[in-house]
Amino acid sequence: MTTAAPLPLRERKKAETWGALHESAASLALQHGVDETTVEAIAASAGVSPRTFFNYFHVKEDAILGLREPVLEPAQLSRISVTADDLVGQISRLLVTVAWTAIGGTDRARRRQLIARYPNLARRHMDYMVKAERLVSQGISGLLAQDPVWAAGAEGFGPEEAARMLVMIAGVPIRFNITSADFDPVEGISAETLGPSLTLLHDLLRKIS
Amino acid sequence: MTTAAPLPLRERKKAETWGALHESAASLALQHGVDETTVEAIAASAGVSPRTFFNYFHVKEDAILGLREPVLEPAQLSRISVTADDLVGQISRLLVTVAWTAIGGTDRARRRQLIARYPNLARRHMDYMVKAERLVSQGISGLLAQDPVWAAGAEGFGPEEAARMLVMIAGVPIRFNITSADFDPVEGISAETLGPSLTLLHDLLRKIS
DNA sequence: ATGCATCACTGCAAGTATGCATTTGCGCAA
DNA sequence: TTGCGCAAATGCATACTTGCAGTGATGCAT
Repeated sequence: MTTAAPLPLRERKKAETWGALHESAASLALQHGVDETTVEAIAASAGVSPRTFFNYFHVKEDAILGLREPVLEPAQLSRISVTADDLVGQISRLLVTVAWTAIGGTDRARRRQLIARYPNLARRHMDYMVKAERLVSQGISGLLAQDPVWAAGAEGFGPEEAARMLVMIAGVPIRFNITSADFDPVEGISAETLGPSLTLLHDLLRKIS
Repeated sequence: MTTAAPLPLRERKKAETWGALHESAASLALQHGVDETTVEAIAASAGVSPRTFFNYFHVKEDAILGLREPVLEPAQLSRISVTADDLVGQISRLLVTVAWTAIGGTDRARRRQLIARYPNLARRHMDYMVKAERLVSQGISGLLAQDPVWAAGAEGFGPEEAARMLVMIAGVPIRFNITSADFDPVEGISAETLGPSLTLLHDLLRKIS
């Protein structure tokens, strides 16, 4: 949370603009409502042109919540062991961290208020899950290809296919949590909340196979 | 395929307008390209106002492909047996039929050309899968609640939760197919193409559990 | 310090999409 | 057949979103 390295001026101004837009968007949305807050007003409040707004955020809702594009760090990927027996659990946890790097804003209380008042804002989480799954699929695919057990693959399926489906399976408990009525979009998904879903997944898999 | 009952004039005109819009959209998109075909042009060609276009289609792409909103018929749901041992397979097939009722247009060859030339059009299939999953989840939830074995549920999870996760699991092979490089968006998913994915799913589940 | 390449920002234009109020035309019953 | 209720269609206003071209500030090498 401390300003670690003195970023180059260009980077710093970019971060400032991002922050100003997010701050303006969240603040205005809380004061006047989401639908009443126009991109034009947000941009004006942040001191940039409306066109610039869309250079920072795809959609208005992302600015209000302070969402960034998911990114998969190589370091995160390297912590995966494809030979461990809880591979699905590992991938689930990785998916969570990737999808939740998306959250950039700092003011949790305000985000909570906003989502409580405008539940539609939370819908964007599913989009980020889709993006996270795509990123992680590619990463896991590379890992499996390097592993002798997985590289061979089964009948007609290679590591790419196995990775894609593994990640989809691992995504199920997360999607399950996201769509739960009592899902907390602000806190996201922790080991605590993911655990029961993974258990249910395994219970069902045993029951149906 | 025969014009069964002489629909009331109102219904018939509605169907005609739908057809005219779809026909215009597909035809114009094929001639001049998707991006070059504006909603205004489609509406003009169909003889309605641009505003009316959006009373029939959420997005331009749906009009071009002739996509309708997914619907779950009670009859389809009643064919599900929650006690059979291939419940996941049953749900997968149901999901396919629900998501693919979305396809309404008739000219398969033209749709094939369009999707081949503009692959982005096929992206909408995932959206329809999400809607189909939501519909089917509700339906399966009702079925499970009536079944003594499922109604009890596991630790802390009721039939609603079980249904939601079962449907997500059943959706995995379909999502897998949709995201495959050689997926054919026009033919959709048949028993032939779904089978191998279900097999891979079961193989992986065995390997990881 | 100078010059150059890059990147952020901007204005403009076009197109997509939605809400609201109004009009038009079908369906139905007196 | 006349009139009423309702659904479809429309016009209008507004907002979201993207592409493109141009401008200016930043970063960097000389």
